Order: sequence, then structure tokens, then C-alpha cells
Amino acid sequence: MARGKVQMKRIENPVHRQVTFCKRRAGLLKKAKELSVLCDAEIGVLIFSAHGKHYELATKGTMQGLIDKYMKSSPAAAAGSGVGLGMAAGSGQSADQSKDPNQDAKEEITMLKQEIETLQKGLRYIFGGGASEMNLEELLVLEKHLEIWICQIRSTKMEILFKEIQLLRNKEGILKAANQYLLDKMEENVEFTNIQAVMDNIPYPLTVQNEIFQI
Amino acid sequence: MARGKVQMKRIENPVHRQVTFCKRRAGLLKKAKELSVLCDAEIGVLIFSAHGKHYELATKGTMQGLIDKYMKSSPAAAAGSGVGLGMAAGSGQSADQSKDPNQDAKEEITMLKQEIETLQKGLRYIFGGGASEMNLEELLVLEKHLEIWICQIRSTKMEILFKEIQLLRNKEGILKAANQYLLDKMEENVEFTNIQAVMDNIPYPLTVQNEIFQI
DNA sequence: AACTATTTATAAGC
DNA sequence: TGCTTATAAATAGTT
Repeated sequence: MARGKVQMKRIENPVHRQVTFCKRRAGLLKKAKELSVLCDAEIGVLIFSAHGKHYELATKGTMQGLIDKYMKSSPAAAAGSGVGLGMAAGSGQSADQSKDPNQDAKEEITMLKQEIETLQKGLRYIFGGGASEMNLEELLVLEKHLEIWICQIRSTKMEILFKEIQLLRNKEGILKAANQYLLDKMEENVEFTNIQAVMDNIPYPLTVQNEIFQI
Repeated sequence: MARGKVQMKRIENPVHRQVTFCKRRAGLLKKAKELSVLCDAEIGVLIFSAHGKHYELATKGTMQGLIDKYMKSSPAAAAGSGVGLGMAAGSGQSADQSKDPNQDAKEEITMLKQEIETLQKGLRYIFGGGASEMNLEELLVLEKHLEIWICQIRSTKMEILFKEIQLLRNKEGILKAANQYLLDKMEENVEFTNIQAVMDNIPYPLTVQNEIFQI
């Protein structure tokens, strides 16, 4: 499709063939994804190169899930290879009907999907979005809402913290002033007191309870 | 790809969606056949429309044979390709990988790659203008990341604030103790001093500068 | 892997 | 659906 038509037959030059394989494989998988997204279809693509390497794509769920679906919907084929699920190649796992890794992956995907669903529902509920599916723009708006929401919560907390700090600063000021005042008074009125000795003997550090926070 | 670009998201108009589905399905199957012929590859394509109809193509032998081959060559490889997040053209897994531990690692790697991909897309979206290619799932992941990001920033700020509060509390304690100590000393050593008068004459409220914050 | 000149695919309209 | 056409994408050959 460029710089000349191509004959629809096997490319004999191995280098050309390999290059074309890479390019067209990428193109095919891209097209498959696009079709899946645009038309809400579930698509699986399996590619085996001439030398045994394989590539795959499953646009929703797993290839395994797709194959299961295929097996169910195409009755003629079902009898074939032992329904594929359990008895795959390597180790003959007898206990479970389905393979452990795949089962785990499936369960996780299901859970994630449920979580997404729950989140979507919750968010729709909170922001009154109502019924239908949310598009990109709606999601962006929603994200903005969440950010603002988070900011508001943060602001409130910050306000409380700053109040606390201000209170403590005032206390500090008052106490320092009182401290200084007392020291001055002692120096003024009681000449025989050794101020430095007094200061050196203050038993600290000490802490006091606070009205707003209890850490 | 004609008469205007198309957004990579579900076509909402059902008629348009159906028409596009037919056209692109034909295109995808054609591309698959071409790839198979040109590069001597064995390809299977499974398509399930949103309403359950299914279409399939197997370029050499039967779909069943392809599925058997798939099962044998990579019984658990399915996990990687799904979910359609990042991972454009599927990374080619070589044939025999029937070990479970390896599979777990592969899955994790794939997920991490997807996460990175999503983050990169998100950052591109935020900073660079365009790139509105993100799907619902990617946006959810991004939102989660943003939330975590915000949380981390908040945590750091909170930490600083709590440090400040702790510092002020300690200062308060020290000053109170000093204050009390001085008052005691005055009562002990200077009987003629009128403590209450001293306290009443402390000139407050006063504030002091602080080391961490300058409000 | 990047770059074009072409060929293909296909969105929109009928 | 099928046909047409303007335009977007894919990609063969080249560097």
C-alpha cells in the first residue's frame, strides 16, 4: 500500500517478510482495538508466526474468557479439545477445573471491574450525573469536582491546624512575657537572688495538655 | 478514516456504530487474511458484537486447532494482553512458558508497564495540550494517582504542621515550668512580694517570632 | 527506526 | 445494505 502495490502472496524475501510481518501485525492489532472501542465489541486476535512465536490481543477480559465464550456459542467445536480450560499443556492439574493463574487473573479482573462500577455509581450519585455512561468530558468535570472537594477538606483541616498554632504562639508569647516579667521583678526587688542559678535549675523539657488536639 | 477524523471512543449513535462495525469488521478480517498470506502466519480472529453475535476467522486450519495451539504454547499467557490499557502491539511472548511463577512476574511487569503508560498519558494530557486518547479505565487510574499524589503532598504538609505544633507545645511546657519555678522561688525567698499583683500586671497578649513558619 | 509516495481503508452522504 | 468520494491511515520501499 505504498510505493507500489503488493501481490497477495507469500513474500519470498525473508527480511522483507519479517519487516512486513512486524508492521502489519501492529496494524492489525491496532485495528482490532479500534473496532472494539468504537463499536463496543469484544475481540480476540491470535497470531502465530511461521517460526512459532505467538502474539495475542484480547480487548475485554482475557483471551481465556473469549475462548470460553467461543466454546459456548459454537456448539460444534465444543466437543473438541477438552474445553481447553483445565487440561492445558504442561502440568496436569487435577484438583481444580480451571487453571490457577487464569482463575486468579479472572477473579482480579472481576473485582476491579466491580470496583470501577461501584466508584462510578458513587460518583454519579454524589454529583447528580443520573443515568447513562460517562464520557471523557464528564469524567474530567468529575475529576475537577473531586480535586476541589479534596481541597476544601484540606482547607478546613489546615484552618484548624493554623488556629491551633496561633493559640500556641499566643500562649508562648504570654508565658514568655510572664517569665521575663518575673525575672525582671526578681532582679529589681531581690538583689541577693542568683538569677542564672534559678534558670539553670528549671526542670525541663516538660509538656502540657492541649485543648484542641490530643496527639 | 475519511471525511473527518474519528474520536477513539464508543460511537454513541447506534446506526453509525452498526455501520462502522460492519465496515471495520470486514476491514479487520481482510487485514488478517493479508497478513497471513503475505507473511505465512497462522491467525485467528474472534469478534463478539455488543449484542452477542459472533464472527470468526482462522487462516489456516480451524479456530479449534488454533485454540489448541494457543493453549499448549501459553496456557496462562492470557493475562497480559487484556484490559486494553497501554501495550499497543502485544509484546511477543515466545512459545513455551508454562511455569506459573514466571507468569506472576510477567503479569506484574505488564501491569507496571500499563501503569507507567497511563501515567505518561496523563502527564502528557495535563501538561502537553492534546492527547485526548485516554479511555475510561485510564482516567480512573489517573484519578487514583492524582488522589494519591494530593495525599502525599498533604501528608508532607501535615507532618510539618505537626512538628511545628509539637515544638510549640514543648516550648509552652518549658516556659510554664520556668514560670512556675520562678513564682515558687519568689514565694520561697521573698516573703514581702505580692505575687498576685505581679501576675495581674503582666503586659499581654504578646507574640513571638517562630522558627518554622512566618504567617 | 524514520521518512515519503502511494495505496487502502473508511466516514459521510445518498 | 451498496455505491461514491474526499480524506485519514497504513504501509512498501527507501535511507
